[in-house]
Amino acid sequence: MDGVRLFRDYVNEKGLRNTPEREVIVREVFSTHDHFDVDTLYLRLRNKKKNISKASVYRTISLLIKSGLVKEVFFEDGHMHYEHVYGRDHHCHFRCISCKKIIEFMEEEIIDIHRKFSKSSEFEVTGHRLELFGYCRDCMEKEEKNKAG
Amino acid sequence: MDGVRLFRDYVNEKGLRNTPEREVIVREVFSTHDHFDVDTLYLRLRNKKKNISKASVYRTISLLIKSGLVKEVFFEDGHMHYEHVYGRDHHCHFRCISCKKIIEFMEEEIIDIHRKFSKSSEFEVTGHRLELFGYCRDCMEKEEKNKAG
DNA sequence: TTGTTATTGAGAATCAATTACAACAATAAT
DNA sequence: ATTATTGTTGTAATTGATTCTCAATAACAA
Ligand SMILES: [Mn+2]
Ligand SMILES: [Mn+2]
Ligand SMILES: [Zn+2]
Ligand SMILES: [Zn+2]
Repeated sequence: MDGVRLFRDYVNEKGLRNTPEREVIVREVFSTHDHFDVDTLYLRLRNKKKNISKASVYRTISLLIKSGLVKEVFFEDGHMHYEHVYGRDHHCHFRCISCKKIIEFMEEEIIDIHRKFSKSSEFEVTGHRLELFGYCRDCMEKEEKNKAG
Repeated sequence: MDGVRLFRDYVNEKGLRNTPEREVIVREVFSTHDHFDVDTLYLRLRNKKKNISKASVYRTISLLIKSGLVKEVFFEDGHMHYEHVYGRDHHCHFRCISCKKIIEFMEEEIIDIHRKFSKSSEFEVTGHRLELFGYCRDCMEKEEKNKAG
C-alpha cells in the first residue's frame, strides 16, 4: 500500500501535481496484485463511482511506468497489460495460448543472465522480460480427452 | 531460401491455395534476416513494383505465424515486429531503450529454463521469449559525454 | 471445362492510444 | 490579495494498426 506514497514523491520530484484523480487511480492500481489493462482498471473505478476519464487513466499509467512502479507485462488482444511491481518479487510469466491464463514463476537463471550482461561493458541492462508460452495443465488434459474421445 | 517451399507445403497441407500474392510476400520475408514490421514489408514490395494490398500482407503474415516459420519478436511504436525463424538459430534480443537498436544474443541458460519447464508435467511449453532492455554501448557513451560536458 | 470455394483488393469498420482544447485548479510572482 | 503562469482534467476529435466486408476473381479438383 505504499506505492501510493512513492508515486506522490515521484510526482513532486518531477514538479508535477498531486491531483485527486491521480490519487484515486494509483490507489486502485496498488490495491491488488493482479495483472490489469486500461479497460479493466477503468471499469473498476467506475464501479466504485469514481468518475475519472479514460484519458486520465492512460496518462496516469504512463506516469506510473516512468516512475518504475508499474511495468508492461505483455501485449495481448490488441492492447497492453500491466502490473505494479512495488512490493513484489521479480517474476516471469507463463502464458497458456489456449485459455490465456497467466502463471507466474521465478527462475534464478534469468537473474544470472541479467547480471552477466549488466557486468559486460557492452550494454547497460536495466530490465528484462521472460515469457514462456504453451499449454497449462487444464488445457493439456482437455486436449488429451479430445484425442481419446 | 527454402522457407518459401516449406510455406507452400504448409498451405497445401491446410487445404489452402498457393497464390502469386502469397508467393511474392513470402519470398520477400525470407529474402533477408532482418526484423520487419508490416509497413516496411509492404513498402519493400511496393518498391519492387509488386502491387499487393496491405490486407494480403497482414493475412499472409498471420499464416506464416501459424506455420511457425515467422515469429513475433516484439511490440514497439504501436505495432508488432517480426522475423523469420527458418534457417536461423534461436536467439534472444537486447533492445536499447534510447536508440531502439536491437542486438541479438544467445544464452544457453534460457534453453535450460525452457527444457526444465517442458519436462515438468505442469505445463507443455512450446516457446519462449526473452528480452533484455537497457542502453547500448553507443548510447552509454553519449550519456557519459553529456555528464562530462 | 466446370463448379466449388478460397483469395484478392478496396475501403469501411473497429479499437487502442494520443492529442487538441477550453475550463479549471494549484502554485508562484507581484 | 490579485494576477500571472503553468499543470491537469474531461470531452471529443484524431491517429494508426489491424480486422472485416463484399463483390470480383482465380486456384484447384472433378
Ligand atoms: Mn505478474
Ligand atoms: Mn532476431
Ligand atoms: Zn490453459
Ligand atoms: Zn542505443
